[in-house]
Amino acid sequence: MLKSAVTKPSERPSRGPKPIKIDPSDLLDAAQTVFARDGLEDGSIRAIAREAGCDPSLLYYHFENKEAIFLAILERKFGLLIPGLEGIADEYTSRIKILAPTSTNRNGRTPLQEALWQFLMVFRNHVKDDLGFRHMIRWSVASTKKFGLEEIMFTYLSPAMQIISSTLNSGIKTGELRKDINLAMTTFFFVRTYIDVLDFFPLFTGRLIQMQPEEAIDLAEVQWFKLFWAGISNTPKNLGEKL
Amino acid sequence: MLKSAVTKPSERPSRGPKPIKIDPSDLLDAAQTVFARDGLEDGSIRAIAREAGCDPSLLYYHFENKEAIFLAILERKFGLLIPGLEGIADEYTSRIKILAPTSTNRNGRTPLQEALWQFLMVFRNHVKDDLGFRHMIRWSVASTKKFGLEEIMFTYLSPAMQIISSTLNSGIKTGELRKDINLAMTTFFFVRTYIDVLDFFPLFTGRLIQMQPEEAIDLAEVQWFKLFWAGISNTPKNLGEKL
DNA sequence: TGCGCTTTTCAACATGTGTTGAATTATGAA
DNA sequence: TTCATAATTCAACACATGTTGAAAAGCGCA
Repeated sequence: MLKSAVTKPSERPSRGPKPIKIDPSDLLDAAQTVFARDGLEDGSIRAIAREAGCDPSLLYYHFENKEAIFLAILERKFGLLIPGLEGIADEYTSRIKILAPTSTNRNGRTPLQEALWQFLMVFRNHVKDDLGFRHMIRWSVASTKKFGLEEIMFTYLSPAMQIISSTLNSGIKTGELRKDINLAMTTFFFVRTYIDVLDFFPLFTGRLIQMQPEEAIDLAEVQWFKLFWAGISNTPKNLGEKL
Repeated sequence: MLKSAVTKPSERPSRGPKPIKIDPSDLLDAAQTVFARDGLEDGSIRAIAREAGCDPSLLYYHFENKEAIFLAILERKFGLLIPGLEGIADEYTSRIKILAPTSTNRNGRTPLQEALWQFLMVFRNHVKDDLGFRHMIRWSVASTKKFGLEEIMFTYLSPAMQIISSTLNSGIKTGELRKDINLAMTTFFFVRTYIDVLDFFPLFTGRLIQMQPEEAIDLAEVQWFKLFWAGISNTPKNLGEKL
């Protein structure tokens, strides 16, 4: 049997690399797009390859397996988070050296309020338009196949929470915040609740919440920050001890 | 070719129903167990059948397809939620007719505080030990295949949120709560944040949060309620208008 | 006992998946 | 030009999945 007995001479079946070399980060882009759209387990290697315009096998040339691709995306994304938070924390530290804790800026916020708000904005910019990234996290938490998530979480989220947490702590020292809040938990509430809004509100808007998703999320942002601030700040009125 | 030329006469290949009739709700139990363990998409029909001790086809006799099984579980679970919440709301209503809003019970809570705490406890009992149920929701939210979740959410969660929401509203009327909170959103924050704790804390405990999961969750429950209450109650100290 | 209906199982189909080994082409240095 | 090596593709494997049509077994009633 002749292998070359082709019936369609017009095709030029090309095997081997395309003229333009594909950068591994392009593959990650494609993977992120696909995972965003189809989820972590439905997002197939073949779909990623289609998105990147290459053969599935190429992904195995650049990455060990599917899990490695997922982790590479997480690392790339989380890596951008820390510097943003650090900048805000540094600015806060230098501010309270020269300003009274009760002084307000042109938005009417104290240095601490401003820092917390900025923290929220960092998360906002980080995850708001990246439904895919949030879905990846959510999938990973729900899935029994954790895809190495816990390690990544610890590596990247630990310093992130540390930064926010120590900012809260200096707020306690200046007397702005209540002494009885648990730093780690409060940090968790702060960030998670906001992120949760982004995914759940679209399920509710128009019906349970009679607004458009966009305006609902914008309003939720403010509502949440107000509630959170009122919740942690050192108000004279206090709850019963026996709560 | 003889079909009956079996080599193992000791087996008695039985086709047809087993002596004991299988109740469809047993199948739902099995499905819930499997979905809990393996997730919504990895939890296969075959695995459910194995768990129930029957053939996969039997599931198609009692349910239209996999999605129908998922929805049936949700309905069964959500159906138990509303009565619990209603009972609390009714008790609150009758209490404030005879008691001052500021009166406290033996736990040091006002009627409104008590009602909100009870709401949280209903959710606690509802979802705390049902990792599987929470995972099902989380999967469903993250998945592109929503499995009819939005309809179910609206049908069952809408009245649930309505109950909590109107309790908050009467708190506003008595002057206990701030007038500027958005009822739907505040309700959402209240419930979701707590549920989120249950799933995320186990990822963090022992490392980011240096506690055992159980005690961390117990503490988070109290911390969250305190923060939430302080956040919504009508304290004299107020945030800047421009926030 | 015999019959009809309900419940359960069997066997298979079509499809999609992650992954791999070998074949192929491009690239860049000698 | 030659040739080793890097980058890419092809074809296939082994397996799991949701679903279905038909066959089998049990059950209740005459």
